[in-house]
Amino acid sequence: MDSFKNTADSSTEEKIKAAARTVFHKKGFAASRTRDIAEEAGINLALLNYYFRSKEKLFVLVMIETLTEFFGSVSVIINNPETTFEEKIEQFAAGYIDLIFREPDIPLFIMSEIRNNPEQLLQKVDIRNTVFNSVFMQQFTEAMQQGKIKDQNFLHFMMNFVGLIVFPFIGKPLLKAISGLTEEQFNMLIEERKKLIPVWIKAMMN
Amino acid sequence: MDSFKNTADSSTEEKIKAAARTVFHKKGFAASRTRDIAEEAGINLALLNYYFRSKEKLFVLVMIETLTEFFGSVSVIINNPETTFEEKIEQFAAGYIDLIFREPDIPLFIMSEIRNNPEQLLQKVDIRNTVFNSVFMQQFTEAMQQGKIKDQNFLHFMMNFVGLIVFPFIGKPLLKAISGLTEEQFNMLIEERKKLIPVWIKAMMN
DNA sequence: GTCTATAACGTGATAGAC
DNA sequence: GTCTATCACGTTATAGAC
Repeated sequence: MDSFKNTADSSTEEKIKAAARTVFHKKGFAASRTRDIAEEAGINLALLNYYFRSKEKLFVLVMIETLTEFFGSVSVIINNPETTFEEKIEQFAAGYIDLIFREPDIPLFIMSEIRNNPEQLLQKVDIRNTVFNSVFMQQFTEAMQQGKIKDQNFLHFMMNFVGLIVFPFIGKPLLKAISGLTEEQFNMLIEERKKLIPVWIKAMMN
Repeated sequence: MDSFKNTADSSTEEKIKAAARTVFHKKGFAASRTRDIAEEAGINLALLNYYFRSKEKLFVLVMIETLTEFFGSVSVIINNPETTFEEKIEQFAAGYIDLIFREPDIPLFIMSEIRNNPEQLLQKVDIRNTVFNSVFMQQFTEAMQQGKIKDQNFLHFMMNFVGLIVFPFIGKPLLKAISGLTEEQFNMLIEERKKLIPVWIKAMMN
């Protein structure tokens, strides 16, 4: 059993996968070249195919990991039975903004690639039950029945909520061009939104 | 002066440009092939290069037209001196949703391509002055000074407003996968938002 | 496992006949 | 102006030495 020689993290395989993440996230599948990924990983092009067989197989792997990470981290917050509806709103907003801060290319990446290949990519990760049947949705329904928030469609609510969080990252290049904001100013603006979004969302619900 | 033989609309040149719009909007620059565009236009590949010299030149042309159309139509609403701030909010929401309804691929297309090439693409269309120095922004500032709305950052306001309008179209593939919505149900939801977004936005401002 | 060299293929672009 | 045929090139993928 000499199976610990190339286990996980710093192995060549992981180096390539990490490089692929970076490149795919930034440029999308079609515009990414395997040469770029190999270079980013500091290895030879042939090695990439040795480990992953093809560009597409590598891409699907990255996509699954990205989706799992992205929706998995929500799932924890959204299905915590210990926190109230309002606490979830605050944790969701702050947690998600932090997550996207670390990898700001993810939202646009996911949206673009899913558009090109909806069924094939989404059936690999069960997103549906992460959101529906969540504790969060139950608490939303309860709050409505108890008259704590006004009658409204959960889908509208989620679109608004996620949109407020994610849209600035998707529109960032445009926003910077229009406003002349520096990177730091943009980051400060986003940081402010952690506190502001819960306030706005509550205002919209009443 | 026999200059009216191939003027504008139904000429071959226009057919190619229209096809290029469709294909580029749907797949982006990198994933679009000139062969696809030629086929969509019902002409031969060689003709595309005869009229437009290269894929990139054709793309830039399409991009400029798209940006001009997209931001030009806002400009009219946003700079109308005859309407109030509240009227502009309603017209902006309804008008923009109608526009995107007709060409739902545009938002994601613009965001993706601008990310890949911010400076080069944006300097061709002066978006900045469309939004800043607009009558809309002046009215926003006035309303704030008069205490009609609470103190807040215009950029936050615009991100929220545009996000509420545009995000559902960007997130559409994901939303449909998560919710199981049909195309018609999705359209109905969006139609509702024409009325709802102004209500929400006003609630957020107070 | 890792490399160099090269094959196989797809795509943008052009030559030249009509 | 429009087509067919073909070139030229970049990119993915593999063969084979080490």
